[in-house]
Amino acid sequence: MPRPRQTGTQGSSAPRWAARLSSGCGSRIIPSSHPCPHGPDCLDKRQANTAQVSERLIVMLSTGGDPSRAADRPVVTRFAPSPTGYLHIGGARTALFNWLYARGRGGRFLLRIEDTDRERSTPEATAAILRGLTWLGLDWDGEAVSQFDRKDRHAEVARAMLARGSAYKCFSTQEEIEAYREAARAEGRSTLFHSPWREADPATFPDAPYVIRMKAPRDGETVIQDAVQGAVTIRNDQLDDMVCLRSDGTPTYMLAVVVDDHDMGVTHVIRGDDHLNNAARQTMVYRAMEWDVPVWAHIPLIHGPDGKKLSKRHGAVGLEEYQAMGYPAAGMRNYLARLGWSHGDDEFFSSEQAKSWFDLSGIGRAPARLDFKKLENLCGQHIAATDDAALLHEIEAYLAAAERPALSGTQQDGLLRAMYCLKDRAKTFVELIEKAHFALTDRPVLRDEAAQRALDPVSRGILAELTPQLQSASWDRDRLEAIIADVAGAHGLGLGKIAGPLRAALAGRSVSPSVFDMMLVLGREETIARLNGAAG
RNA sequence: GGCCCGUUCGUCUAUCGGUUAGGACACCAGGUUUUCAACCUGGUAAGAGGGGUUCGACUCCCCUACGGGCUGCCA
Repeated sequence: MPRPRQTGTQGSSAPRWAARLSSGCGSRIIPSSHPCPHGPDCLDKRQANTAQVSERLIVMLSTGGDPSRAADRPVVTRFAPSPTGYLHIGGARTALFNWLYARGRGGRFLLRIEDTDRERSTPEATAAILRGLTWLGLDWDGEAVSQFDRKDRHAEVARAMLARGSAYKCFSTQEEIEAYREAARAEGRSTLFHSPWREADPATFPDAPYVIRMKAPRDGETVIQDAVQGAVTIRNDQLDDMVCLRSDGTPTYMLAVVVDDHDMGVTHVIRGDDHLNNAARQTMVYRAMEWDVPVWAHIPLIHGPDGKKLSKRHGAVGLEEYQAMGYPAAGMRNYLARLGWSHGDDEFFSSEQAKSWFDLSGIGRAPARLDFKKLENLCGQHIAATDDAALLHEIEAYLAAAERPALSGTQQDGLLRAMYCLKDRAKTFVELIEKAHFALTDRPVLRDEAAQRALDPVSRGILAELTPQLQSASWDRDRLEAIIADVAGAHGLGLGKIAGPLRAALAGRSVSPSVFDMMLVLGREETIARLNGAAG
């Protein structure tokens, strides 16, 4: 049956359902763009920012219920974590994919906090998620939407479904349902709950709390056209009448997701494949409301190095831990993007490249394992490719995240001067700081055991010989190399024999940049002072 | 239990019926070398198993095994 429909570029007349649902603030667009006349509880109380954007969203809202339409509209993706803990590394990758897809197509990337579970949601977790995304460099459009704030709109849709006959009131208590499942299990039957209230006469309704359940079709099948998994068919008799509105009037995830994705104009739902089955039931809500079904893309989960589901025993699962371990955000983005997605043989790439290359068709179907070695390798390449000033900023953020002491002004200067010989040899900021020690420390240079050993009496003697020659030498690399080679040669030694003690004197440890680079960075005065300090 | 998804070198992956199955990380050997790192050269290493379809299958279909997910008034 043909339905009147607006295209993305025209007008103002809302479709039938929009008119029906326009009684509450929920029918407005979410992303905080409107001043809302509906009072303090309305989500849209936030300040308007880009009126232009909301215009566009309104237009998008006015398309009809044809599943194919979503793909034709300007891309809108979202990341919708539940704030029950830190930002999981797998969630971070999901966010990244959504971000990449939207940003690569001039679309919008939205953020929604799925906090309808009041027991488990915490503001701390929300803050941690926002921090994590910010660190990763995934900027979202508009303000983060609180799903809980939209509960009135969810309830409104549930009532609309009731009015349409696609949902019903169910008075079964949780005890009754549990007993039903218990019995079903015992008899080996399906535990899917079949509510006795599905076709009940309203005259028989008790005066008791009820939930609103979806009246899901029992025959036929629901096909999910998934951009990653292909066509996935699920028999409708495998699905039960899911609860949309709890007995306390709050929405369930299954309803809220659909309502919010629809209202936010989400065109592409890219999420973990643990939601693949859910997509079928969610499709039923879209159909019931005659809304556009978004393009689905269910991506495989990330597993630990042992191939098992990622959990705390694998070590770092929270994104912020990676920052504290000294991985640069650019390397993290590169690695995460490459995990489960590919663009031919490209391994090392910038976020700009990733944005232009990213496509749903490049996403793999098998779960991927975390490989820290590869992460490190990529991070090393990104550190080497980042300019010095940007690195300094990132390092300072790393120090704060790792709860390590901040850099003093002189340390910042020293680090910047030494950066050229540091950035090519560090895979993480931990390594970089370790190697930068010579430029960050003051005299007297504290020496570790290995350095102590390198400075035996003979070596100290040679260093003492070296000092006077350095006094008058022109301070460039070639000259320095020549002088040191001469001194070593005079003792019948190779450069290696003298570089050890020199390194110990200058850096106090055995891991550092080349001795010549250190001398160049430190300058004549400081170099000689450190040599004297080691000789004495 | 039922349903859904997956399975190419140790790891991430390329391949989209015809390739000596390619690349990257890791690993091994050699080179360079003042430590660490980087770098150069070379090497080991893969289509889970079994049936089909086809002139031809890693690629399409079925079965099995293994892994994962869903099966909540969690998300």
